[in-house]
Amino acid sequence: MKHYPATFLKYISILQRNTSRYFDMVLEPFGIGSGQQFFLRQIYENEGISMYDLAKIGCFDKGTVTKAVQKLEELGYVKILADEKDRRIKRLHITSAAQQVLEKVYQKRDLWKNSLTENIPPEKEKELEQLLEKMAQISCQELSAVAKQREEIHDKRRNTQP
Amino acid sequence: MKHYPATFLKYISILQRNTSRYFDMVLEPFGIGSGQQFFLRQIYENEGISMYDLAKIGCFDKGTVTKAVQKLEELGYVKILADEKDRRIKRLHITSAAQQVLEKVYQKRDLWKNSLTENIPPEKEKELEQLLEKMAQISCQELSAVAKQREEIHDKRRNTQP
DNA sequence: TAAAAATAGTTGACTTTTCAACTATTTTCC
DNA sequence: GGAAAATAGTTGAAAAGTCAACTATTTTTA
Repeated sequence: MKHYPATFLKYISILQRNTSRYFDMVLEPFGIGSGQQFFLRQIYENEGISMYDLAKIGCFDKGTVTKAVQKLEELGYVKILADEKDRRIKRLHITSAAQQVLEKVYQKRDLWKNSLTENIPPEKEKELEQLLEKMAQISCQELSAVAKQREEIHDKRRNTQP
Repeated sequence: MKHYPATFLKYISILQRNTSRYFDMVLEPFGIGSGQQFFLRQIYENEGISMYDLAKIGCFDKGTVTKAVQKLEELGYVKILADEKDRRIKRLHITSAAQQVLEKVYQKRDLWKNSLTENIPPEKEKELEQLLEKMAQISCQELSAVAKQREEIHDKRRNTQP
């Protein structure tokens, strides 16, 4: 077998796992973990956002959103209100109890990000961010394509082997 | 509260989650998922590597390594042999049954990586990879520092409140 | 050399995330 | 208007990863 060079995917994996661990450690005093901080920030920045849109923004499964938001509600950081026009939709709101936590979340996130980019010049960082954004976007499209292909194969099997 | 701009951390999160989902889909026929592909490749590229070194290479918890390797052994893709000089150490070896899977793992990994970087010029990609490598390295150091600090606080509490 | 500390690995409980199947509501279209 | 399809969200099972406490060796050190 030939020689296979490493790819940047390994570093993405390490960065993501360590970022989660970091948030788990520093947010522990507030009863939340890495799994809630993103959603808390998004609800704060988009008052009244729906669960569906929350999932779309972060390319999350809708089940993930339901569970994260349930936890935030139990802790009293988020209020869930049904949309009056379309009662399928649930709209999310930050409570006053969440203000403290939000400050901490942003503060710790910025500390972490600044540690990582300490020695990167601003224009390089900007470039990096744009490349990552583009790749993240492609990954969502690509994944949908692969999933769709798989689904079609499953359907075909179901039709030919009933 | 002031306005808080987004960071690249969000894109890292999306990229990592979608990469895992992709590997889960394409490796399903071989009985393995995203959680084993990295370890399978590393054992192939470092015949006889120990679990400890495997953890260090990918900045994984040692418990993660134990479980991933156990699964690979159950599937017959990896052999675990105790080191003769130091019997704490377990050395890992690829079996012939794993050759097929390894081909597929590398092939699918490269397809995925190429989709993501399609429109990035090679020198930009090289630069991106170096930045990510550096940041991943910092994240490991930084995390150790935060963990150590936390431990000291816990120890202090234990000593003053017995 | 014996006790203490360090090292390698395992285990069980827990969190986060996903998938697939489900309910409930709204929209489409015959 | 009503059946069918689409949309929004929920749920339970499963995977991956982590932590903390554990066992079994090996190394350090007093």
